[in-house]
Amino acid sequence: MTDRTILIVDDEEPIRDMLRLALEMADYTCLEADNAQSAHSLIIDHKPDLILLDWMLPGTSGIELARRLKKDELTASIPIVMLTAKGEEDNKVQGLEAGADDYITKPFSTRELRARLKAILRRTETEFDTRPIVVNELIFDPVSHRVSIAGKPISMGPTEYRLLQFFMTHQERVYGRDQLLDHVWGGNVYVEERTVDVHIRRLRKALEIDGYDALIQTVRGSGYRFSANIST
Amino acid sequence: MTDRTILIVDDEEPIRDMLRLALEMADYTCLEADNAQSAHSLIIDHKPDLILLDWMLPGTSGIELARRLKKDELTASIPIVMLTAKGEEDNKVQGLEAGADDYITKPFSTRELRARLKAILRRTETEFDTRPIVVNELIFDPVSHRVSIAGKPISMGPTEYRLLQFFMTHQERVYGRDQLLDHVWGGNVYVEERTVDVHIRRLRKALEIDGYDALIQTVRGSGYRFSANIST
DNA sequence: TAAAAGGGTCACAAAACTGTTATCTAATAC
DNA sequence: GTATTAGATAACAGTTTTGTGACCCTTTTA
Repeated sequence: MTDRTILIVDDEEPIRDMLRLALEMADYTCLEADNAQSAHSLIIDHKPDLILLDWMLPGTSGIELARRLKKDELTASIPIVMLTAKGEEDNKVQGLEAGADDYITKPFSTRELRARLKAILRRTETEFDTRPIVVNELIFDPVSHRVSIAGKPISMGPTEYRLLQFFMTHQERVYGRDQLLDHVWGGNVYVEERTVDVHIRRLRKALEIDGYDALIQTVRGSGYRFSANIST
Repeated sequence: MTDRTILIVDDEEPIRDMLRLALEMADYTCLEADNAQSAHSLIIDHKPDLILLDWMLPGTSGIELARRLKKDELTASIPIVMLTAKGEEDNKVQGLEAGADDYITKPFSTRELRARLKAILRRTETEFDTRPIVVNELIFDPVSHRVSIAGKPISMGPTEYRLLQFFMTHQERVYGRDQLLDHVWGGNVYVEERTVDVHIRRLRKALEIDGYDALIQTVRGSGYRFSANIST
């Protein structure tokens, strides 16, 4: 799942609803704010992957918010897409100057919206999801979507792949079954906790070569942990 | 000639006609747009080899369009030649900053135009579209537009050819069906995602000799990958 | 203008993946 | 040492995803 979070900032509820609908159809997670204030808190709290920002906002204008976000190191890297009404051509320039990464003119098709967002997210994702993670001879490469041990490709199911990805990006830390379900399966899915055991088992089986299954450790009573420190 | 496609973006029809005439004489295929909007769609759809862009456009300015194109990975590599009127020297700088590869000052002779375009196309094509790509015994040769395995010519349809070209120029990387549609079919085409499967199938069938179909790998849940690294 | 080639969809088949449950095993408590 | 509890495993039945052949319509070629 893409599992990207997008913050929609617009003061008109119908528009927010429309956007949310279009985005959720495309498997994005949405946050909403109807003013710059709450937008800002949401951004700090949730660190969305992208902000869809209406130019016209009551109170602090969208441009103002954009400028502030781009100044703050913590938020500067979040791409901002401005929504402008047709005919407000001047605003585009101001918007881009304020640090917006792109703009979309209303009205727009959801197809265009999605294409635009995808392009931007792809562009900004570099270095983030893109670099292979290496533990000794075990290589997890998100780009080719491949896991290998000592150069030999390992095959596993999608869930095991995501599970391993989560573990490798969160090493040396115990996670309960419930947490794993949240992170790997995605929130609000009704799945039996024992199911995690089974996927852990499948993942271990896939990593069995050269004993790499030992990286997935059981912490009795608490959950599982990925650790390069193999306690014999 | 090599059948290059050039997109002419200018709001004045007489100028477009003039350009088209000059270019068609030189065996280029031409597309035309009189505004940035339709230019953008044409670019997405047809992926021209070069864009002749007038600086002065109603609505989104040429520079704006250039900037957007250079930002998007899909279009960033298409060279842009800006058309500027004499005396607008300042614009040249802006144009080049926005990502234009060259500019031509009106008025210009068709001779100059052609020379300029040829130079740019040659520059951008070298080592890019021209050299054969080799994977073991599989040879993809763009110049002769031919694919062969162990010396034996392979025949396939145009779509399969483009698909293979894309894969061979982007090895070791997963692409979703949607991305393949974007890159190989060209954006804004309304085609069923599953259609990709069928063409993958046809491509594999064409590569079946000596097991080269194994290079096209299925990544369940994600898409397809071209990889010389075959997991047995 | 007819024939051939190519391209997109669909429907059905084949595979792969998932979640659950029942059973077995190992650690911990008493 | 035995009871108890948590985790490991295997089998299985339902789903989802992909593979494939056939069909029909459009474009190109002869």
